[in-house]
Amino acid sequence: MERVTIYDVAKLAKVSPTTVSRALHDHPAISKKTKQRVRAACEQLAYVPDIVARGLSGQKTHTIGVIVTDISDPYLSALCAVIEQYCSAHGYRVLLGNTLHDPQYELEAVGRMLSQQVDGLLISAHSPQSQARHKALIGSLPCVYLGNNHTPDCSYVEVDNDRGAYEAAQYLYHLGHRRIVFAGGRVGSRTLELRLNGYRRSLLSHGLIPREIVGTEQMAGLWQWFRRQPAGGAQNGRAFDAVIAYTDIIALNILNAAETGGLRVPEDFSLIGFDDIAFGRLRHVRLTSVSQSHTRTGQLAVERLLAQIDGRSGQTADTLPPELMIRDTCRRMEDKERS
Amino acid sequence: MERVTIYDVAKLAKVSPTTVSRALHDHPAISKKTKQRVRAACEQLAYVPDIVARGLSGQKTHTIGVIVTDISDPYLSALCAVIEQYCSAHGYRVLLGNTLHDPQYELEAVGRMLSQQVDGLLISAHSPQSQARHKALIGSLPCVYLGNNHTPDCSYVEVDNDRGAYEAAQYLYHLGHRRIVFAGGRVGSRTLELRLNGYRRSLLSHGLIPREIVGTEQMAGLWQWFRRQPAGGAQNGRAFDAVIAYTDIIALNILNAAETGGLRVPEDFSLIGFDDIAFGRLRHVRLTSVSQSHTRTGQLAVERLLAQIDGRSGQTADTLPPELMIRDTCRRMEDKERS
DNA sequence: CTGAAAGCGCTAACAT
DNA sequence: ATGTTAGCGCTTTCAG
Repeated sequence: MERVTIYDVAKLAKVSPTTVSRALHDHPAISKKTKQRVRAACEQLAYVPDIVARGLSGQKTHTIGVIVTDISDPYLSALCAVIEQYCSAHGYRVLLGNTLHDPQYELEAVGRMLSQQVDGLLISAHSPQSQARHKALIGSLPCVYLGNNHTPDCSYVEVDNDRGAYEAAQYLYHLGHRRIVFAGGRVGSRTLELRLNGYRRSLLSHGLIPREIVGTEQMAGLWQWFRRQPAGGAQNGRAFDAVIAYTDIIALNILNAAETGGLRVPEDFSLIGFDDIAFGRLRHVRLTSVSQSHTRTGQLAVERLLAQIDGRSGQTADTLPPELMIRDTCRRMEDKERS
Repeated sequence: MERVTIYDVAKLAKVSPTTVSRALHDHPAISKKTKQRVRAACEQLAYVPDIVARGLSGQKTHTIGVIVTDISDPYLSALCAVIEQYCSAHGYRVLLGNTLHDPQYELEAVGRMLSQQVDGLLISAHSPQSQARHKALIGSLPCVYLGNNHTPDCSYVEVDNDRGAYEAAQYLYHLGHRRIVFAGGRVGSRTLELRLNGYRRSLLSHGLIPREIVGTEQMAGLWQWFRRQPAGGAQNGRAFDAVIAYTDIIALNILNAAETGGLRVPEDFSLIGFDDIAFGRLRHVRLTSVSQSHTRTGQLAVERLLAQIDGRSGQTADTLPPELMIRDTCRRMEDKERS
């Protein structure tokens, strides 16, 4: 089965390749009849235009690159699904790149995308530092960053995570919690910084002392601590009565560890996560979570990117509001319980 | 910032473009010195080869297309992550296509991949029927199917789902269950057929009557039924004492619905899912599940595909064994409970 | 060991 | 309204 080219179609339709090309692109200066004839010829030969050649010749490959830290993360995979859907609705294909949270891979992924001549890039970066490293590479290629891990001077669609964390902490405060800890997150991530900021702001405004358990080592300590809990969940002297987890995944792990150690949620402590992943909604979990709507984020990011690609817009900065999804992992403290 | 081409490098290194191309490909007939010079020039100009042009000229785009029904499905996103990782380790990029379980989209996705000149395809098809529809389009392009939804005459990496379901049913039988129902699945899927087969084989071998709740309508009935359960979980007269769910997701939903309706698992009935997704391992759930190792499936599929692309092999057929991951959603029936 | 030239399939001036 | 021609950036014969 030989590759059928635009020349074959041209020959069959008795027109020039140019006409075929124009007919396929619905050029206004081509008569209805010719278009029909060309289309018929295409059908007959089962002609499929070669996007690669088209990309080399014209300037567009109709491909956009999506680089994320981990496609198997529920939030990111949901986001990718939305992105893919919108892109393909607009005639764009999606090239996927996973960085596994490695800045070096991220740099390489950007390079590969560029050499693939993508028309634009959607990147959920590891950190502002890693973003700064590939910024020059990307140059003026349309690019929209997903999330908070970017330097100020670029296009992005992010969620106000400072506010998200602030509202989570406020919510816990108003429920009567006074020993609220923040757990999880990778140092260097601006998402983490923002969440910590919001958390601190809330606590300090009430005269409370922020307590942060961040980074793998400290988290390891936390898991150990949970394991040492006596079954039955001792009420006394625990260092916290509420936890804000960096992500739902971490929240779920905390839930897991806590209950393994004999602690119950929300009886022994309240718990809030981030991302509002699908599994948090299950009745076993009913995890209260700060949502960063992947639907709106994905849709808006694609919209902004395509606008840039089409030259319809320049740099854009969108900060979406977070939404606290209240479920069952937080409870109101009795007055007498307060310390 | 102008696009730097192989000619620019050639000029700087004072050699011909041909030599640059050869040096970059580590052609044996190029002297060490020239290679060094060329590499230096590349560095200096920050030259990035244009894969698109390379694809047009040579025959390879170093891109493989991955088409799945739903990237946000935990099993598939985990599988994609593995695939992406292996591909990029071998210098291949991954083009992603989501079909949202629509055979028409699937057909279009295949067409788009072809026009993108992918070197090979990895497809998790909707059904053998949909696969048959795009078979001709793909022609002799290297392609490996993921899962069971393919016709016999093609390359694939699948899991023995007949055996998986059989073993699940056997396990329940040996635990003392006699009213085992199978729930969930889309009619037309061969994965479903295989699972049903295994399930039936086990039940019939024990003289039990298979009971299958399949398709959206019947499932809707099931959800309603759960909703009507009196809280407290009536023990008497329930039509089943164990459920094999088509996927973990469905199992989780069943768990959800059941407990909402006042039934407990495994006290009121045992439950087994398929796919062994990460969330099933959480302590709240501890879902017993038939695993189709995404790691091995993904790795093997990429291996087989690359072998085909490199002409190292022809059609391959791999059927991996399933593995029953025993957790906490099944219990042994007391003798007196048996009906 | 290295270079010149032809083309991969398509599009976009520039004709007509 | 349609055709001619010249590339896009790279690889690959075929000649040195």
